[in-house]
Amino acid sequence: MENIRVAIFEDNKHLRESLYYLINGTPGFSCTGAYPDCNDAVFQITKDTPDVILMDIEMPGLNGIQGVKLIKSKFPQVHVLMQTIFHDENNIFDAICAGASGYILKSTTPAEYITAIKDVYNGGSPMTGSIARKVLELFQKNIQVEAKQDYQLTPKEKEMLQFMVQGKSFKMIAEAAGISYETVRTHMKNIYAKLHVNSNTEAVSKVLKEKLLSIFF
Amino acid sequence: MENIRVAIFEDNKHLRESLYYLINGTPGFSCTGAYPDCNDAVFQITKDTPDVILMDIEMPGLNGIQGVKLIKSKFPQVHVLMQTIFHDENNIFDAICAGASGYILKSTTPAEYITAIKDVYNGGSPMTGSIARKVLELFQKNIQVEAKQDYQLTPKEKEMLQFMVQGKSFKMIAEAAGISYETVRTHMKNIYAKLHVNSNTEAVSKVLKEKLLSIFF
DNA sequence: TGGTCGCTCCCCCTATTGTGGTATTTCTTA
DNA sequence: TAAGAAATACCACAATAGGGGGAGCGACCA
Repeated sequence: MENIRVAIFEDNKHLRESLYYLINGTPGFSCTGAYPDCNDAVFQITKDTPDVILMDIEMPGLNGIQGVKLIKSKFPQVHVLMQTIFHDENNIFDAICAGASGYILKSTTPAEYITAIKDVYNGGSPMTGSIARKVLELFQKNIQVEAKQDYQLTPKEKEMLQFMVQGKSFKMIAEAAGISYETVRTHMKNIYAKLHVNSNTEAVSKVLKEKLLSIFF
Repeated sequence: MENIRVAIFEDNKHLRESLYYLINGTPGFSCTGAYPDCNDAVFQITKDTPDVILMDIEMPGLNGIQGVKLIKSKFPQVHVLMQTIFHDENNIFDAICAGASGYILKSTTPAEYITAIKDVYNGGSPMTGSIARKVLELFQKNIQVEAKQDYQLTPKEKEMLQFMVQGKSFKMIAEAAGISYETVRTHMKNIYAKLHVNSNTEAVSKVLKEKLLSIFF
């Protein structure tokens, strides 16, 4: 079985040591280091080469958010699992922007801690239901900038636009979509009519400004 | 103990019935209805008054995404838990935008189904780790406001780009800027070289995605 | 005072797009 | 079963954009 290497950054001595023993006491896990702050994080991570980092959000010196930012900029492959006692919305937002891979509460049970670490290691993003809800709310708030008008674009037409905003020519789109050049042109004509534009730049501009497509960017 | 009322929209008969019996067989839960599509969702929900809706994403007729949108617009207080076999990125995004409160995979165990329903009912947003990761990635992708590269565009070049994103042709730009058509072309050539693109759509796309022209935002 | 930069303008030729058609197939639905 | 929507494909001609040049003029700067 693989061994998952975990580093801990947590200012509360009691919790830090508990986590240390929990991780080292679980088969398949080893704790490469447990630190009260992340002021020397770069050095420590270089030395320890952890796979996963457990990061407290409230810490003296560099706080957890700054810590994640620093760590992800130097070690993008490391997964950082944030832990907090709060549900604070701004912190969640900042942590996500900083590159955290998961977000759990300190009230989490030991077994769940281990599951969460394993999950992060395997490319998941564990988070409690209530935190996930906040993330979704942030997302929904951020997206619905304006009630986007419905131009009744068909799925194929949206696909064409997707390629268009990638800067592809009709010829390239035809190849990418596996249809003929002339069909691409037909779709574009229909799109122009629906969007009330008459050039590809206008279409791309409209699509990007009005966020007509899901995240293709 | 409270009773959580659950409605099911799922086209697969076998799964639909399994879920029906699972929910009705669990103390504290009752299934108010199990339907193969959500074409009559509004009527059925009005009649059944469920607290939580289990919604399949792939369905004939109105699909799950459209279903959520419809349901949340009429019954904003109802929590919708999406279930899918896929990890499709666009679907996840669309479901979130449509107002889904959670997103689980069909491979979920019965016990986890029940936990997820309870979680949604209590204001959480259960989702599997891998789906949560996708949500975070979408979020992070959407944010990156900063880190904008400096392409060393001259003021005149920026002006050209402004007209470009308005969908103007070279000819129209020439007129608007009071310079000749050929000069516009020269500027565009220089812009393309600086942005490393080779078409107007690519340039517009790059400008809007990287928010190179702050004036618009 | 020569060099670089930004802005201006022009030519030639090719490639790509825009516009107007027509037409077949498949699938859904009234 | 007929109507409609969606996707497919083709043709012809005009318009626009892209790539390669060259070149003049004023400003600024070492």
